[in-house]
Amino acid sequence: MLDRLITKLSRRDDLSPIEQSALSEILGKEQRHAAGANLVKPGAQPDHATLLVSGFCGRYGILRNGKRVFSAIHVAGDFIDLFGFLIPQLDYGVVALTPCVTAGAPHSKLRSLTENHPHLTRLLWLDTALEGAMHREWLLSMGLDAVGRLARFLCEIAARLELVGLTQRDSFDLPLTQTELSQVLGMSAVHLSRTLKVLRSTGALIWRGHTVRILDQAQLARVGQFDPAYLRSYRQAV
Amino acid sequence: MLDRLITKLSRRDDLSPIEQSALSEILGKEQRHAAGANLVKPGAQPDHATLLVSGFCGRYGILRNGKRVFSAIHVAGDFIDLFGFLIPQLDYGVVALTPCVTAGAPHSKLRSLTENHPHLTRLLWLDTALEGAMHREWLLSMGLDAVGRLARFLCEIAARLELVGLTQRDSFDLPLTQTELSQVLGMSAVHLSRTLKVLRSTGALIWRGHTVRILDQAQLARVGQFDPAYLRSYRQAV
DNA sequence: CGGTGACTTGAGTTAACTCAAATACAGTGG
DNA sequence: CCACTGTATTTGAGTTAACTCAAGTCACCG
Repeated sequence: MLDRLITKLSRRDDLSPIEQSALSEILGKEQRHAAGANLVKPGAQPDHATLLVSGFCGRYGILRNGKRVFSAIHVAGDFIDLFGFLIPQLDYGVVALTPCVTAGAPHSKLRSLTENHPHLTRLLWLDTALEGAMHREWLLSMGLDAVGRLARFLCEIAARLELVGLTQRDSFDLPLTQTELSQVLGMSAVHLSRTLKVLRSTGALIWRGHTVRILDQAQLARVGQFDPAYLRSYRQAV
Repeated sequence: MLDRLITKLSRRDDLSPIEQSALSEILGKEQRHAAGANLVKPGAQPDHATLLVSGFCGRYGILRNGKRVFSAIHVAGDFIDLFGFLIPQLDYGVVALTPCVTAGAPHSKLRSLTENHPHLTRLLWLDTALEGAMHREWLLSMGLDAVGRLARFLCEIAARLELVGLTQRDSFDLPLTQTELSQVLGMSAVHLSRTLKVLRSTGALIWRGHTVRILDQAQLARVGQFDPAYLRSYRQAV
């Protein structure tokens, strides 16, 4: 249940056995959700944080015209509302994009974890900080054209899946519909379809069903102006 | 020096005298910077966090074509790189948009603060979380048209200035050039000028020199679909 | 094998862009 | 106090990337 999270955190800094067990102790039973389920209702006031154990889900906001905009995509090992114990009401909703398994961590236990495990606290704070860095990269990518934005997103999600061991050599599973992806990238679904066609025609990737295969990583990174540094997938003293 | 920060944090949760003095002890001497100075060089590896004591500055990234994109605007009382002690290298630069005064807090002292002051640690973590919430709001606003984005930004900055006591009744000082503001909103400077004209013509605001006067707050909030809830400017137990 | 959702393509529209020029404005030195 | 200079803002005119609506194709599932 904790595997992906531990993998991710351990890539950043050493996790002691005590810290690992402290983490596992705060997590409750696994829960299953169908695709389309609201893991977090917009504006919810949860009493626990939620770890995504498997599946894909997306953070979103809704505009008055009904448009849905995704501000983050979560993969296994991500907390979808970690800082909820600091904020009484969340500013977004989270929807399951595939069938998902989650595990909850009561806010009360998270709070006492911050009292007793300063190093682990810093590591979790770091997670919030990296989330911010991803948001900033998304903001930055708004200055790119549609092809660049798409390339950039694919580079990021590939790097993040790699970080938790969910890639095979040059391909990975990305179970988003084009409509959903268009809401991630801030463009219409029609335009995304055309943009994807352009990127496919350059030979940079193959996308069949829900499997993406990167044929030319370097080209994709160049077009998307992607530099993985902000994901901090390396050891550091926190 | 700490006034604005204390004001802001105290609106969120009680700060004990001990915590206030712990904060003031980690801050070094004030430093002055001219407008245009790089408070944080892109990709810097600082050994201290920087509190903005007065002035305005902006976080930015640069695209390959030379375009500058702002991912945040900072006002007095904001840390511009608080989580830098968790991340060895920052993913952005910060430029002074006006003459600025800053004070530094060594990472070593911040780290020991997390060892000894769990409640204050949570309050600072909350600051990082709220920064993320602002990023998400900016992402969401990318789904609006130019008029909406501008209205939204003005509502946010007004609310944040109010939070640290930098507004007068219905007006405030906003020393950004249109070129800079266009880089915040992700549009060309020419288009921003036209957009501003539209908003002025509706009678929602007056913008002369560097002073903005909001005449119709309700209209501005409606056009920008602004809900200040995410700024969390109210008391809560952290 | 028919239906449903996902994707693609076509065609016309529009919001935002670029380049270029004109105007306003602020600060400086005479 | 005024002319001069450089920056900031505004306006004009033509271009383009991305949009919408609509129709068609594809693929999978019951």
